[in-house]
Amino acid sequence: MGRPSTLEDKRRELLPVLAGAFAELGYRRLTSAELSARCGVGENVLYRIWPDKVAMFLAALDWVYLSSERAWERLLADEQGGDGPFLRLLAHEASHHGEQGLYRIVFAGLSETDDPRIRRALQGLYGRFHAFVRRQVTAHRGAQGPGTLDAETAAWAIVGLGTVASIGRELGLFGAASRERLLWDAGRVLAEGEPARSPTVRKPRRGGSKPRER
Amino acid sequence: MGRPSTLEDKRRELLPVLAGAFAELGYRRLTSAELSARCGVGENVLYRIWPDKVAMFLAALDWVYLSSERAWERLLADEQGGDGPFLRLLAHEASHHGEQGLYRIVFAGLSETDDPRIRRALQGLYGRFHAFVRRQVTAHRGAQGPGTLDAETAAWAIVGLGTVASIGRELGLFGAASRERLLWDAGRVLAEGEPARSPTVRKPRRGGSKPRER
DNA sequence: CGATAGTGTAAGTAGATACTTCCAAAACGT
DNA sequence: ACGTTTTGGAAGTATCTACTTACACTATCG
Repeated sequence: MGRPSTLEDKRRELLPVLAGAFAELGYRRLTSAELSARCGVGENVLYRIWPDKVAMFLAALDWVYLSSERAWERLLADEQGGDGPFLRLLAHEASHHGEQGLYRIVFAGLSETDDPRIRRALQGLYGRFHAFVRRQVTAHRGAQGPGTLDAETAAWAIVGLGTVASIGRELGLFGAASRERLLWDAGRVLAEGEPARSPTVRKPRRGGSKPRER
Repeated sequence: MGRPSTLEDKRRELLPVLAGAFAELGYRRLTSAELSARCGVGENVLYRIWPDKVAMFLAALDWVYLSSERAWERLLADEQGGDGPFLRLLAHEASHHGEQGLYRIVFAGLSETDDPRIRRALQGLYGRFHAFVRRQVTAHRGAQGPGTLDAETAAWAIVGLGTVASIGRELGLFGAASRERLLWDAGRVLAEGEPARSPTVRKPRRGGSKPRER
């Protein structure tokens, strides 16, 4: 009896818009007016779907992380390129890092860590991300031999690479080539302890293992 | 003629308070009312010293970075500990990282990169920081032999270590011991390409080079 | 002293913004 | 057709906040 609700559909349809908006403007600068304009609906519609702005942010954060993770899982499942899943993943991130906007949303959240809900969400997200990277590092080592850093530490350091790559992208500190060297070369060193010297294990397109002092 | 101005003294006296306040609350959450309360002066006094809130933030950012850099320079100048300046610096950061609040202010700024003044300030800060780390890496290599990463890349990766260490501290993702391993072990690997195995080159207090899988 | 310039306090203002309310119209079931 | 529930739009509200103004008081110089 009565009109059937379509809020669930609308929520799913709006999530990518939220994620893009928060990634672009950050938490504070994205006003509810601006957000509703981007969504093409009235503000009250948003507030019917989510109780408040924090909930919208959390939904966007969750969505963008899960999207990224799904993309990585897909890459891992695709069995092509002889270098093993970890290096494939690293190579992919080296060329496509930041395109999902994940880090931009995370940075926005890091300024709001006084809100316990946002804080918990970020803790969960980093925990999951770290665990994911750690699993890849461990698996890679199983195939390539043990590394020199413990996997825990190596995984955090690799998360740090991604972070600084995003900051560099955001501020225009370095170009795509440097970002690629950063993720690929340093990622290898951290995971393996020393870069492999065998020519068979080499990143496709624009290898950057050559030291370039200036 | 007239009363002599003491604004310059007041500015110097207030800078650490500004820095602490911005580091603790971030840019948006630190209102001018709160800031003036912490400074123990009226809001108009602040606005007599700096033209607007952005200028206060930039002054704090600058101050905290210069403080950190001065602390590092002091450490480099102190010639004690036979491991060389770079490792001394790394060891120091491994145990005292984050105490200056530098990264907290930087994170606050990263959410405000739409403001061109803040953006430029952060670009300059990261450029300077990276150049500093790069110099240390290069000097260290001159003493210890070349590394496997180019110095540019290694320096960015080390900046990434500091960043993720701060995020971890902020969110409570890991404790002091893990943070120490992260900075010390991974820092060494990045700078040197592979960890030194000689027992003479070893971090004082709580060495963490032992792999610890779980 | 008296003129001048500086300081601290307290109240005020204009604009922004998260969130609400109201209401007419639309989409169902009976 | 009719009652019921949902939808979208627009206007409203209470609060917050960067920044200003007004003013009484104080220190310095001639």
